[in-house]
Amino acid sequence: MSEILEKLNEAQRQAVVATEGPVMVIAGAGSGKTRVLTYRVAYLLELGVDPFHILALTFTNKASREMTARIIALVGNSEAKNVWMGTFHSVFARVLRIEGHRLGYPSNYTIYDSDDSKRVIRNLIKENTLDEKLYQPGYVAQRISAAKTSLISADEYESNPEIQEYDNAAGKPLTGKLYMQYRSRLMRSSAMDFDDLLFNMNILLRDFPDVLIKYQQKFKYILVDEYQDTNYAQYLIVKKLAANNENICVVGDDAQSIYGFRGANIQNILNFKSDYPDYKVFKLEQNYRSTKTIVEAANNVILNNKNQIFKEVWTDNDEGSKITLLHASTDNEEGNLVAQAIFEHKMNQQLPNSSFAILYRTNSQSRIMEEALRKLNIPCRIYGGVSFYQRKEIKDMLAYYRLAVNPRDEDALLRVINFPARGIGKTTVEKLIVLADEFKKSLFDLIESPPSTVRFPESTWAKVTGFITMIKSFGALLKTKNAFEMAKHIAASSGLIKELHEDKTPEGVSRFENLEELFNAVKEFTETPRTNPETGEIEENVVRTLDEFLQDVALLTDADFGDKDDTDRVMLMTVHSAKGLEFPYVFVVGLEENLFPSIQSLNSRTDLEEERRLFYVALTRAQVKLSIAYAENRYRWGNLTVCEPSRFISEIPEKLIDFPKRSQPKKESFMSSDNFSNMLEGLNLPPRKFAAQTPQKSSLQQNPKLPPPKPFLPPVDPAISSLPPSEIEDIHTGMDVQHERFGKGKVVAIEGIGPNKKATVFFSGIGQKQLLLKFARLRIAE
DNA sequence: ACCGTATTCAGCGCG
DNA sequence: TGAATACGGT
Repeated sequence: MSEILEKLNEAQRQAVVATEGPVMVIAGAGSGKTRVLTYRVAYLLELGVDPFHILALTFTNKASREMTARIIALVGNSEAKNVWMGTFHSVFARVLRIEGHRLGYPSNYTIYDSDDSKRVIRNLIKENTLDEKLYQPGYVAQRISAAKTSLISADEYESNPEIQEYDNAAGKPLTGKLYMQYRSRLMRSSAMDFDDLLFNMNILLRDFPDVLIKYQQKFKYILVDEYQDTNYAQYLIVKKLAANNENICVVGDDAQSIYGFRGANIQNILNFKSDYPDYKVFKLEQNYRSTKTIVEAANNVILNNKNQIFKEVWTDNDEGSKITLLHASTDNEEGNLVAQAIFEHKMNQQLPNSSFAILYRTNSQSRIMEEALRKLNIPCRIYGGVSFYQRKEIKDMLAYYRLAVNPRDEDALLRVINFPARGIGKTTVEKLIVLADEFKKSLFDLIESPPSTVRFPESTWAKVTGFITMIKSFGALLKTKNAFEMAKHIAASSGLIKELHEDKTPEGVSRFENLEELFNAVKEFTETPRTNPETGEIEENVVRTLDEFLQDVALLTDADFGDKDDTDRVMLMTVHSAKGLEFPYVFVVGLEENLFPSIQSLNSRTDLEEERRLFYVALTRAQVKLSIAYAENRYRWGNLTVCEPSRFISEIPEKLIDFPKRSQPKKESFMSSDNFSNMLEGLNLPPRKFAAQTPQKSSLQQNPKLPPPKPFLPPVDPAISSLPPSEIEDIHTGMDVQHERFGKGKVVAIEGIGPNKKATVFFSGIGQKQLLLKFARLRIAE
């Protein structure tokens, strides 16, 4: 019927055309999951289904954008744009803007991110004069979040004896009280946190039958991506929305469920058949991503898990090369081995940096990898870390925006009432908070219309009301100016720009630049046409205002922002953030017991299985070549700890692994490492710098002409370079040189010194190449 | 109000 | 180890 279907394999096609009734698609890694989802939407549209009746839910903005783009490519812009496609949070935030009044929220309610929530909780803990060491904001936040995710309200939490007992046993009997206070504080601020978006959506569907019916009729076809990652609140929303039509299609891979720790429930996918007895299941088992070696390794690893849906992932791709195991004596050496391996692959095969990814279990491992790459002048980009929107200067600026839109937002008010400093001190703020509690008013309402008993010193009161007046003036301009004009106005009137501009320290300059970035984002938003929240339709020529910007921004993360840096870099990220991505060359590092698997996972089978799925995710990111690495010694929390190789390594069949050759006595392996480990071993060996100057040859070498891999050779191995260090010094601009692969060339330029000495060489017929001399094996031509 | 020092934390983190 | 925040002194 349709040309759409021609580009699918049999299993994919079946999953796409089964449009009616409950469908579960079990999609192995690299099996074309997104393809099925996008083609299914396109197919529905082709069948004549109204795009407004299709709801497609994803977990990340990125996934949602990607799907939108692909559907547009298939069916064109006008149809695709009208599909309700987005993350759980963004879609239900939209619904709550429309329906939230039933629960007492205005349509301009503010969304608190997890930092905002924690700030509120921290303040509450202080106000209650509780011991901050016992009641850690993070802990309390997590308890509240877990409760909301399980749809337990503050009242239910407080009155539930089992929960009370649990908190008593934990020595934190007042957690429930904090939950109650937190709830009223947010309510008073007209704010919802991320969990509230899902919680309140559930309440709407539970308590307001007309709302339930309205959205059941609206969303006739529902698709859910990454179903294995849904938590209870998300699961229940989907179930309720789908209850009438049961045209629900969930796609996922139980083997890639790695978010149990934040409430994702793998049982949701395992229980699909009991929820929808007449369901159809389709398994996508052909992997299009990786070599046979990689697929086989991953299959064998995941086989060790008990709790899973049976499937057999296979591939038609080549056998590929074996998995390289890099064995280092220390974490620093691990970094060096990986960096060298990347360097050699790059040089031998002229690959871009972006074909490499280094994946680790914890963010703290990124620094060593970054340093090792820097030593070899390999540019890299670290994902994660402090997100753009979490930076203080951005949060401060956004707090002014938030106040303009919703002056009752107390978190925002407390953040900037005295920043830049305007003489409103701690004492004043504390008094105001006490009064706000007493009169059950938001801080803003209290200051705007104070009860007659409230008395403040004249000058103090002038400052406070001055601030409030400024906020009100922002609010008054909101609907007349566009977002960008408004942003500029607020930045100037609040004094924030001046404050930062005067700070000439490097940090200050960087903060200022971040604000410029924010303005760019606002400008871009201002120039993007509006989507009607009720219908999803695109409305041209409508002024975009700052309150709309804020609604968008609350649900964005840095992953949605700094993507402008598309320069060619090696990617460094945690395994978690690598999910859904693929790279030709992947290095999974830190494969040690207590690190990967993490020490916290060793107590329960469930946690260990999740950890194994995480390893499975790591392995299946690789397309061409996989390398895994571990170190014998590693700094953790400031001390050197001795590590054992991860059990996961032994779960990969030996025949798939290229083991490090141990032709040298073991102590030789310390020769290249950093000085600390040398001291440990009581060896008097060259200092740290030396490792960088004379890198070892890693076992990743692919050139068949070279001798077999010898990862632990002493530093000056003739196989590394035909050029001893002194000879490197002899290479100068203008010289004719000979390269093993590129032939004769002329040195155009020299830069860097010592180990990082680089030559730009022009090879006739090939062009200009940058070569790091210690690797390039250049000979001076006659 | 502000700065420098002390202390604390370190598992992964979508929205 | 290192960064981010809290505190205490001026």
